[in-house]
Amino acid sequence: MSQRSQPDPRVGHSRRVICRAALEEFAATGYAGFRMESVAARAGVGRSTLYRHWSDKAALIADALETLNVQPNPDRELVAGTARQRVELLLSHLARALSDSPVAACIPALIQATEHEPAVREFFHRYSAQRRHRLTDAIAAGVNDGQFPARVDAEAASAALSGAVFYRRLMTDDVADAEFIGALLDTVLGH
Amino acid sequence: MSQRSQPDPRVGHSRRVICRAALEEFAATGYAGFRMESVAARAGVGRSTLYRHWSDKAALIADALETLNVQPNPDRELVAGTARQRVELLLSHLARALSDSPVAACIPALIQATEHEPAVREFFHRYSAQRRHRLTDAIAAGVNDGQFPARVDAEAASAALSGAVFYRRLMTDDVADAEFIGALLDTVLGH
Amino acid sequence: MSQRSQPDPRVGHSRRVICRAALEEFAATGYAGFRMESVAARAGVGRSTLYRHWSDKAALIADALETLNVQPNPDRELVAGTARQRVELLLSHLARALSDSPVAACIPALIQATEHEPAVREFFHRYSAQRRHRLTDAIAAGVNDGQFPARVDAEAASAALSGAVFYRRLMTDDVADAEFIGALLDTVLGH
Amino acid sequence: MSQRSQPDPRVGHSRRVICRAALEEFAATGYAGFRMESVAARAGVGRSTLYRHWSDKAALIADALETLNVQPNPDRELVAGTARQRVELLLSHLARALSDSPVAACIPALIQATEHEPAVREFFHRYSAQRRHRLTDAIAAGVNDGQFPARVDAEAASAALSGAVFYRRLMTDDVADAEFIGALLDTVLGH
DNA sequence: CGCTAACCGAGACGGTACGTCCCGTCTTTAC
DNA sequence: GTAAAGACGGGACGTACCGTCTCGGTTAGCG
Repeated sequence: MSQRSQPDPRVGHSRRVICRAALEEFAATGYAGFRMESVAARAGVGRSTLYRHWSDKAALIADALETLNVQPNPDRELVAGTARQRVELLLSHLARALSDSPVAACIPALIQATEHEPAVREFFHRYSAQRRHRLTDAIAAGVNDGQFPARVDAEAASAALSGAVFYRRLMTDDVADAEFIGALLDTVLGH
Repeated sequence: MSQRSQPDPRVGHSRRVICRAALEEFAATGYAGFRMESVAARAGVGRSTLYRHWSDKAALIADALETLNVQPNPDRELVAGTARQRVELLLSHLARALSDSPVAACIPALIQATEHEPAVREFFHRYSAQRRHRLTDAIAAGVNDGQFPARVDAEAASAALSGAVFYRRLMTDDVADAEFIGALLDTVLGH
Repeated sequence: MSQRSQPDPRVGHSRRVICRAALEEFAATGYAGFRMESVAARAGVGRSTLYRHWSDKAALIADALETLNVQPNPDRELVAGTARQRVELLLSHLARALSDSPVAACIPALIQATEHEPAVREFFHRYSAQRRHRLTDAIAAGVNDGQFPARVDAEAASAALSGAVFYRRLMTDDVADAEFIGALLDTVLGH
Repeated sequence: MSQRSQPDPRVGHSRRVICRAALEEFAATGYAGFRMESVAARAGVGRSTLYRHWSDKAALIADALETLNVQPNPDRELVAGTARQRVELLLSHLARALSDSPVAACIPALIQATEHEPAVREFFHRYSAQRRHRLTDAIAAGVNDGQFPARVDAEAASAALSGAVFYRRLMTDDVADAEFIGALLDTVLGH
């Protein structure tokens, strides 16, 4: 447990500010436009410091994205309300995350990087699975206690609902607003 | 109707082989890894010929993608069968396109490029809309003649179905096989 | 003797206007800056016409320079006057040619090209020899009839006089004016 | 005296080897054929290193030529001997420099570049002036102490002598050998 | 007077060098 | 002893010309 030598506090600080800067850069310019020099400038750090902590561009990006995967909200409030309310809340969260959050701007870049960067794929699919499982669980609970019709397959439904929100975000110029989510829930989970 | 002045036949040939090569390159390496030199080599063409016809990398990619947007199959067979069969056919086509076609490998790159390249976005959203509308129409017809339940909103349902197939392709390691599509149809369009 | 077919007058015209344009270009930009495209534009001619008549840039330049080598003035007037006047006239001509004539601007380019283009060297040395021989003859005549001192070697003197004028033109910022030529003649040919 | 901040020793080394390589290239191919890539290869250096230190081809050439302008020999031996011996020595040096030295091969290229490159002109005229002044001084001294005839104008004579040697080198196929220099001295400086 | 052959312009093509930008490595100096 | 500064080799970019080529359209001069 005991470290041979106290880790230099500057190292931790560097890594933090650089990761933050890397995410900004990733969101701003995507994988193609990502410049190490820009990251260093954003972080107010020398370019060589980047390479001291990460072997190359791909490693920095992958590591920076990993820091996104902190899910501080266990959504305890979800225990209350109807099954539909819980699902609606989860979907709204997703829709909002795809519009606002720092993650949002990274999603398209992530999808692209996923194709050629195994480390990114592993992260992104794991990240998606976490989100999706909470939705699947909520749906399954609703089916079990009869709030949702029996025809509903929880897996298929959560893919359909999540997919629809992603679809709106990525393949259309429209946004997934409350109205859209309402129609979606009626269609997929309605009686 | 009258051709102003016979265009040089070499131009047409060059543009064709280069577009083909550009799509291969785009699919193989994505937007970030796309190298003009590789395209020229794939096409068996001088590098300068690329710049003679397109001002830069972005213009070539956008134009090459445009050539994807040829939809030769009017899907005449869709007139027969039940509404569910027609929808299932469309979804299967989509799932297959996302696995096999030359388009498939471009989709992640397209999604990424869509964020920063207006020309790519315009193309990709238009392309998606064409696909989606055929699905929406099929669903709406099924709702109208009572084959699908009245709760189904055609727009929401087509986003849910298309989205689910995309979701499987992009955010998971699973594939959208027939079984998945069956469960999906039961859930979204079932009685 | 009889030509198979009358030479096309267009060819002669093209060659003439192109040579003229090539000389302008050569004088204006030198060997390094010489652009075939500029020559074609100056001549109001298609770029391919240049290559139809000359194999490449070097051939065109060499040929165009050759057209400079027309010496229409047999300088008959030189028979009159003293030997010194005749030499002074020849030197003044040279000095003026190095300032004004179309040749003038080509000289530095010629000197450079001479190093690597045998065809240019052959032309330039022949051209220089013609000029020099007339000067040498005038000096030798002056030595023979006692107008110039016996110490004067006609060859050396003509190289010294011509060389001095070239030297002024090429290696200094001064010009070879009448005063300079006077001092030169006093020094080299004076008693 | 105090060095502001120790310069990186690699910079000095790079500049040196590159200048050396540039002179070789300039002498070998002249201004027109000068290739940055060849210089980099000769110097065993990356192409980008050239552009890191000089903005472009012209700047590198001008700077490299400047390094030629080191005149290590104060010619102390010139104090001894007759005026004619001193002048003969200077002329022989010039003739030899125009045949052998690294400078020699650059002269034609310099003359050409002088026409269009102010930086090169400034250097070349300054360089020539230095050489010429030493000759002028030696001649003037000879005239003053009566070793050379009074008709000799030192300026004109030095231009005539230097010019003759250049003339032989540039405008003829002959070389300025000892015999030629002897005849030249007899003619220009003889009694 | 009309045919045919040549010349011509326009410009696509494969190349090559340019000068720029960025990568990932490295060395040097300063704090 | 770590970090900044930045030189270095490498490689892709987009530009500018080169010399070759393939096109039609015009034009000269012979039949």
